[in-house]
Amino acid sequence: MADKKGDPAIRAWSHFLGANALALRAIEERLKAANQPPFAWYDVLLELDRAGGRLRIGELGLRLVVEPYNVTRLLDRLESEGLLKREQASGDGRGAFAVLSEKGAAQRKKMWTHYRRAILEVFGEALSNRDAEMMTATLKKVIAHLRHTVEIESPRRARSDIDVERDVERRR
Amino acid sequence: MADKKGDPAIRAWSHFLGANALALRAIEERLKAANQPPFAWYDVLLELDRAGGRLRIGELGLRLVVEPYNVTRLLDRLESEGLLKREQASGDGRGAFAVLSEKGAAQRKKMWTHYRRAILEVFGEALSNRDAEMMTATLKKVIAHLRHTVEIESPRRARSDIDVERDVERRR
DNA sequence: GATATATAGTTGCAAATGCAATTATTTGTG
DNA sequence: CACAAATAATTGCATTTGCAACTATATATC
Repeated sequence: MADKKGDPAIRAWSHFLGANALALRAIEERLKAANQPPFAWYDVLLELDRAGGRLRIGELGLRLVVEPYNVTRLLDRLESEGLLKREQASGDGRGAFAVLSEKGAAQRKKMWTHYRRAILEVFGEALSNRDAEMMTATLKKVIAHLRHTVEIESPRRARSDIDVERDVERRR
Repeated sequence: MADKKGDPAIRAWSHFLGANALALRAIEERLKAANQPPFAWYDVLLELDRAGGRLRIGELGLRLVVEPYNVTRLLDRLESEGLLKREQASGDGRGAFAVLSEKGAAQRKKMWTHYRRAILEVFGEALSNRDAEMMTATLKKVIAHLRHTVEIESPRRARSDIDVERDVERRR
C-alpha cells in the first residue's frame, strides 16, 4: 500500500492510463459523429504520406507500433476502400509496399480537419502551450526509452519458461 | 500542413499516442511473460478494493472508463475465475454489486508485484521523479477537462440504502 | 549448390469489443 | 393508479484483435 501510489512513476502511469481512456473515447466519438473512419486510418495515411507515398509494410507496422497481423488487416480495410494499394516489392519476392492513392491522400486531408478539431477540443483545451510542450518533451523520453528496450528484448525468449507461475488457471 | 505539427497540443497528442502504444504493448508483454492476466483485470480488482470491496457495476464502469457492455463481460470473466461475485442490489431490483472475493484480493496483490515492476521498468526508468510529477499534474488537467466536458450527463445515483455508505471518495 | 534458418507477410480460429436492441425495474406525470 | 420515460445491466450479432501456424522467398553455412 505504501508504495502503491507512492512512486511518482506509478502515479504518472495511473494518470496516463486514465487520460488515455478518456481521450481516446472522446476523440473516436467525435470522429464518428463527423462520419469519419477511426483515427487509426489517419495514422496509416499520414505515415504513408510522410514517407512520400509508399512504404514497406513491415516498416509501416514499426512506425505505427502495430503488430504485423494487424497491419495486414488494417491495410486490407484501407485497400478495399481504395485508399491505398499493395505493390509487390521488386528485388524481394516476399515483401510488399503499401502505396498511397489519390483517394487516400484526399481522405487523409478530409479526416484531418475533423481529427484536428477533436484533438484541440479534447486535449488542447485542457493544456497551456507550455504544458503541452513539457508533455511532448517528457513523452519523447518515454518513447525513446521504450523504442530502445523493446528492441533489445525481442530476439528470443527473454526468460526461460520454467519460472512461470500458474496463477490463473484457464485462459479461454 | 502549416499547423499540423505546429500546435503544441497536436504535437503533445501525437507523442501521447506513440508513448501509449509502446507502453501498453510493453506492459502487457511483461505481464504475459509472468503468466499474469491482462492489466485491465488489475484495474477492476483495485477499484473494488479501493471502494472497500464492493461497488455498483455502473459506478465501476464510470471509474474504469469502460462501457457498460464491456463491464458486463469483464466481470463475467473475473467472476468465472472466482475473483469476484455479483450480488443483487437490495433496494434496486435492476442493479447489482460487484463484490471482491478473497481470491480476487489475493490475485490483485499477486498481480501487483509484476505490474509494479513492469511499470517502473517501462515507464519509470525513462523519467526522473520530477518528470513524473509534472506529467501527473498535467494529465490531471486533461482528465479533469475530459471528465467534465465529455460527460455532460452527470450520472444521478439512485439512492439506495446500501451504497449511500461510501460517498466519501467518489471522484478520484 | 543443398539444406537449414531467418524474414515478410498472411491466415484460421478464438477471444474481446462495438453497436443496437432487449429485459427488468424504477421514477415521473397526469 | 396507469402509463410513459428513464435507468441498470445484459445479450445477439458484426467487427476487430491476439495467437499460433503457415506460405513463400531470401540468406547463411557447410
